[in-house]
Amino acid sequence: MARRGETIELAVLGLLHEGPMHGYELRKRLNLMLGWGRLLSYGSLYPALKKMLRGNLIEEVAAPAGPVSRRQRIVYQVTDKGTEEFSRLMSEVGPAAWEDDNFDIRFRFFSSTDMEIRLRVLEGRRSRLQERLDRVQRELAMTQKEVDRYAAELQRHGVESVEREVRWLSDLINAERGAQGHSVAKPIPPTQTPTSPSTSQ
Amino acid sequence: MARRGETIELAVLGLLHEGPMHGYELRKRLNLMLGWGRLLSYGSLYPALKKMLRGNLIEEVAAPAGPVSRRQRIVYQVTDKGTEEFSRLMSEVGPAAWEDDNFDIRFRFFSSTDMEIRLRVLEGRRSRLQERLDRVQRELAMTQKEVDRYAAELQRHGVESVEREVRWLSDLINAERGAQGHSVAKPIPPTQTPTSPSTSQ
DNA sequence: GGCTGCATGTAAGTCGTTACATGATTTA
DNA sequence: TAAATCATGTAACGACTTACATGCAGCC
Repeated sequence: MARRGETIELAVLGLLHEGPMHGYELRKRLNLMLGWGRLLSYGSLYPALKKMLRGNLIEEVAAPAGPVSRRQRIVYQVTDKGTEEFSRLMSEVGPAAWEDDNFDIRFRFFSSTDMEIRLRVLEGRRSRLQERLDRVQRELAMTQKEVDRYAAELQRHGVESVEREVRWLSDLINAERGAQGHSVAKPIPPTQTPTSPSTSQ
Repeated sequence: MARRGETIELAVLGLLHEGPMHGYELRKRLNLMLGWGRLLSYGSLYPALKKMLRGNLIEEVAAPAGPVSRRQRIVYQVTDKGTEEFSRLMSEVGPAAWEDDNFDIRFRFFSSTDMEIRLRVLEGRRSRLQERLDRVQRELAMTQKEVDRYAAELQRHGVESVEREVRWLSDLINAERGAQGHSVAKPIPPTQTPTSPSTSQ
């Protein structure tokens, strides 16, 4: 996973750009976005917030809006330095940016960057997946002799999933390219129903 | 990720049941199977092998087959105790078993267990994914007011991917159920082309 | 003769989880 | 008033990665 520390920082900065928030709330949102699996623990989040406070990336909000409900809680907001750092991190389009978690976070905050960056991240991600696919299929061809049926099925399913993801990325890339001109708005055509009505348990 | 240590142990034991191997080879295969992302490093594998040696789960093979090419390498094979441990781990059908990596490994070695276990793992995995889906969609309904287009697209794609996986699991479960009688063979109907011809970069 | 790939290992450090500890507030 | 949830934090621990160190073997 490498360097999720930076991932958390980026995510926190991004969320706080959507409005001041306290730690508990941040954790909930964080788990919702990178939540397709592991949960982020307090033991991770709070130290990270402390660190960001020390680095002046975020600061505590003076007066909490409501005069009632004076619960013990610390609301944070980004500082100017934090905004700078956020932009810097978002424009870092190296290999680290196409890693699973890092990619998701960047994508989530794509509205905050311009099209050039978006395209580079999207394309980088796509070629990384493509490489994975090629590598696996190459090695698969070598080993394929006596394959276990379950092993084979797992491979098949894995390859298929990645292929779908590649197509998804290609669609997004085309959408970005098609939106030439306005470099920060409406890049995504309605791909499907906004609220999927399936998942009837 | 929690407890990948056990995952590695299980994977190594499983692979060694398919024949003796040395560390380097193990790593290659391991990366191929759980390789949809992070690579397992030597700093992880070798200490794990040492630990398994100490625990008498595996042992060094005396004479390497070929009389030529006497390269420095240590070939391992499972002991009886290792086989026992492998069976034990494979029949552990708790929440840990439906975690991403753990599930993949177990599935990969499904041929080594009986149908009862397979079904429990498959069903556990499915209901875990279902829960994730429900939780996200419930919370999504609450937050959905002013959603960022990219954030929305990410959610949509995520939900769709998990839904596909649920369908995949359901198919597998039906296949297992349909194969009543022979509890260890031919559970999977040919779902598609064995070697997918796509992926023309 | 040098580069690349095979092969094994260790040490240090990072990152994050688990478990613990505490307490306020809302709801049944 | 008890239980659930909100809310913040720390200490200990574990797992894995990075970087380092070493050396053989095959190929150009």
